[in-house]
Amino acid sequence: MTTTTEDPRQNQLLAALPYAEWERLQPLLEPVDLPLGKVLCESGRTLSHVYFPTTALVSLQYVTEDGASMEIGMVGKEGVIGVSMFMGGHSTTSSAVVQCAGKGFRVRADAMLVEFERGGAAMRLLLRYTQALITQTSQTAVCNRHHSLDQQLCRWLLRSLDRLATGELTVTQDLIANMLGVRREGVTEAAGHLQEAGLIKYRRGHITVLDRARLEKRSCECYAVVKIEYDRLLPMACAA
Amino acid sequence: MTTTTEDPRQNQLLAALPYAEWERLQPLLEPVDLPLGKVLCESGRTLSHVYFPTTALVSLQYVTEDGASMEIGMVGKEGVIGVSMFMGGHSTTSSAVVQCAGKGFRVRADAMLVEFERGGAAMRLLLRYTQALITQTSQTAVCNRHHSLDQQLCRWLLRSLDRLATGELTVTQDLIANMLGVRREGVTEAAGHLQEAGLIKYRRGHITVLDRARLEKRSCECYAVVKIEYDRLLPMACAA
DNA sequence: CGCGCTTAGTGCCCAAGCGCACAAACTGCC
DNA sequence: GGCAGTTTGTGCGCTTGGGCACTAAGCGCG
Repeated sequence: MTTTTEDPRQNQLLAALPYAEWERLQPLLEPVDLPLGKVLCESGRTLSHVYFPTTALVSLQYVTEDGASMEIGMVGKEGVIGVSMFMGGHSTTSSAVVQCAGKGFRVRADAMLVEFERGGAAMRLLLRYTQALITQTSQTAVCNRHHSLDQQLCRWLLRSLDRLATGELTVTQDLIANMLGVRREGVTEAAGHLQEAGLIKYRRGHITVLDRARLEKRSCECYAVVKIEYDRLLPMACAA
Repeated sequence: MTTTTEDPRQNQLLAALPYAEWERLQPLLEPVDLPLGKVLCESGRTLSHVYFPTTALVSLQYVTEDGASMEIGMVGKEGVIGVSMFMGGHSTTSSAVVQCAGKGFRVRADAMLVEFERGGAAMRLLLRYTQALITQTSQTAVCNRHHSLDQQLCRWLLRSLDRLATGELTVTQDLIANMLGVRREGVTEAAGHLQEAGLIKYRRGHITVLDRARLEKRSCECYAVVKIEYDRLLPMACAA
């Protein structure tokens, strides 16, 4: 009864585990539904599980005291939510929120920690993934400062696309605005530019990318820099 | 002959090591001078050593294709340069550059890796430190988007102060501008405000903080958020 | 002790984005 | 098929910070 969407190996980290690690981990995997808006981990709260998305897209976001928000990382089928578990903090200042509904698997935090602390291939893989996440966050800081909203929207679309199976995103412009930490109207305008240029097409809550190549060209360097680093650190993820 | 400034234990990570780990590491420590502008690790290059600053302040910075720059992390006596060693990437997209001259110690990367892979207290400490660094970077991304230059300057001054022994910084406004990724003129203006308000005093390449409490009040939440997280993850660093 | 380089101060115009206040379109649901 | 709620489109005026072109101080070294 294992349909395609329910294969844990759709998650590239799980898929990259050597046989022994996979054997140990597999029985601990619990399939989960990840509906839009579901909060996997709240800011400052200790993780109960780590999550391996397969078809869902999860956003790591920070909300300021005055309610403004900002995405500082994005996790899809290439990664895992809950690196703070391994890093020893057990919580972070940011929250993990499902941004495109889908599926995934989870593992109890304590069980996962046991596997991590064996110090084998799983540990090394998870640490390399963590470094990739760091790169993503750093580049976001740079991008926020130096690049235009148009460029940032291109980058955001490309990143989302890389982390999903489909070529269509189910998100509102308002949601994107929250992720980028800008006004909704700004996203409307930027998306308008891209649609006029024939790079994307959108309607109420759905965005379809029509011309990926030109989207990349129009994006700032940040997209490529991070992509290259992901591919270097997690070579198996290339075969997306 | 061990003067105060040459005690490796001035570095709080080294100081926090349990006896056994310290015993093993101590003979590997090599004192180094860290003059202004020295590049400890260039973007994309494999680390040869990891560095533990004692009196120096090192900046992790990214330079864009068109030459703009941006600090994505700051390391002083509380930390170490070279976490990508432990994370398995061995290099990062950012560079490490000395920003306030001082001293420190270094350890050959391969030797340090051996200690890390023992999987003991040193590993756990370094991973917790890495999480603290991630928090710093994330918050920088948020801050870049949402807070004013004045606030960011306050935050930057406070962060620097925390990582140095002295209450005076030896930096030019131009340098600060590079770190914050803004125009030098903007820093001149912001610093002018702070000086008028009596919070700081500066002259050609030197900034003295006069009223730390009010500086904190004038800074955005980002400073406190990160500080609290550092203290949580690295409790020994409290006694700065 | 003064020349020259570095560092800081100022002014002016410009563009990107924000805040706000609506209007218009779409979707779902009764 | 029409009503309500959500989503997107638009048009202001305003603020922050960027680009640029200079001037004015400090400091350091010969």
